[in-house]
Amino acid sequence: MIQLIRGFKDILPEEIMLWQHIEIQASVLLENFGFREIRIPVMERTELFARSIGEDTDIVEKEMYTFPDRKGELITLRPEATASVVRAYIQHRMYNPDPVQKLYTIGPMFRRERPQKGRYRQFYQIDAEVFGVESPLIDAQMIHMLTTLFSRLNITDCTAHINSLGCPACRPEFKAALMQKLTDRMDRLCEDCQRRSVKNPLRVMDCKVPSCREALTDIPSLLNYLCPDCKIHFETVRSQLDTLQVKHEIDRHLVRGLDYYTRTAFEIQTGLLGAQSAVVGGGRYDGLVKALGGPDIPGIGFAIGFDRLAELASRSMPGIAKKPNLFIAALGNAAQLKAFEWVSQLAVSGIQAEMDMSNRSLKSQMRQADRLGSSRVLIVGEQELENQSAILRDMTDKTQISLPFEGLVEKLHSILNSLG
RNA sequence: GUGGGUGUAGCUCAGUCGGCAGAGCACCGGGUUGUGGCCCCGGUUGUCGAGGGUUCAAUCCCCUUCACUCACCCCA
Repeated sequence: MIQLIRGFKDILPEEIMLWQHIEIQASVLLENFGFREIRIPVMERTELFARSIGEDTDIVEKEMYTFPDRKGELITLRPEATASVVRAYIQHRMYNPDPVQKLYTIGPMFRRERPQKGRYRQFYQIDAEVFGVESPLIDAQMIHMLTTLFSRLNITDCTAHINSLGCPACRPEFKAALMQKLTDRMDRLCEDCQRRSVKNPLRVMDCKVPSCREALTDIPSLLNYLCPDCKIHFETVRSQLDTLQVKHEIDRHLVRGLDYYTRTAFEIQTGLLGAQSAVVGGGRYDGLVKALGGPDIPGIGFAIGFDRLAELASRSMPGIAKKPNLFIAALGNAAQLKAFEWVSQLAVSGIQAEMDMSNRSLKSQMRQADRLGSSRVLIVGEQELENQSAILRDMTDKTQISLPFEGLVEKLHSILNSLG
């Protein structure tokens, strides 16, 4: 048997109802907030990701599906969506005439990591980006939008964490101070942190190894190093979250892995997904559009882990199944042909009807109807053919009425529609 | 990339200290020659994850490999 690729998965029909539900809730909400959908390709030139995500990140260094196409050009299966959305924004000059654009997209991403709970090599994200808004109000609005989505999906046990990463004006100073501490304490840091100290010192702050945390209890807080502009920005985000009554925590350890983030960084975290605590990650990236060759326009965005969100949502919303409106049980060939006709006509008119095509006993057809959850069964056999009228059984209260063949489909249509 | 756990029927899992492969659920049929759920009776289902080795004999022991799973790393 040929099995699917490691870390990939099928989303089966039983799960799809939930996925569609989430997708609808998310897109309705996003559109109410002024976002428009954009669809972008799943592959891009490798260079796009290398330049936007950062050469030294784990994603670019070892997690991307990169290969040469037939002409030898390096292309990559997208590991995230932001880079592509920014590319599209620039390429189609969407900033002209109005730099403000709110875009969202839903689709699969690919990273070649070792799979585990809540982590797949092909996974789905709901991604939203806002370009051209420098105001911190948009930061607060996006976080508010997310918590609203979560509550609409009946997801609790999640917390919004926020932090500020500063900007090119103030981060270097902080980085220098941090490096100083790290160098002093190098011998007390774990191996990973020693490596990180050089490559990406900010990441040392969210190390979970107890000895590292202990060694660094007195590291400087980035929040104390923020320049006046960043400080005001962050405080406005906080106060507006309070205004909107969005519960959130300041998390000084929150550092996003991708190079392009500036100022506000946020995550929505849960304790219900094993080691994968982040369900949403996002933040501001004021320099990215310019870095990718566009005008100097600020941006902010987030990515929701769809698989993780679905996992959480399924706990409060188990098993939504689609049931047929009607099952037609037919006995004998002539009756079966009648049923066949009716099923097709009903389907065309918007009613989901089911039938058995293998000419089984009435008992087994009734059993099948029951299993499918059909609330009504139309029975047609030799007697009914003689009388030219079929029996409609209500499976809940077991009552049966007789319906003449003449005008049957119309009649069923009105009966079943009035049931809702 | 590193480490732990698990692979037996469609599903959940027993089992054999090496000797013909099991249960529950599900499915199919019957009890009711044309009426579902509950009940009763009967039936189908397996390369015992794959390959190799040891053995008279391997699902069981050994090696290899693949997959799943959890954790580290990292992230959604």
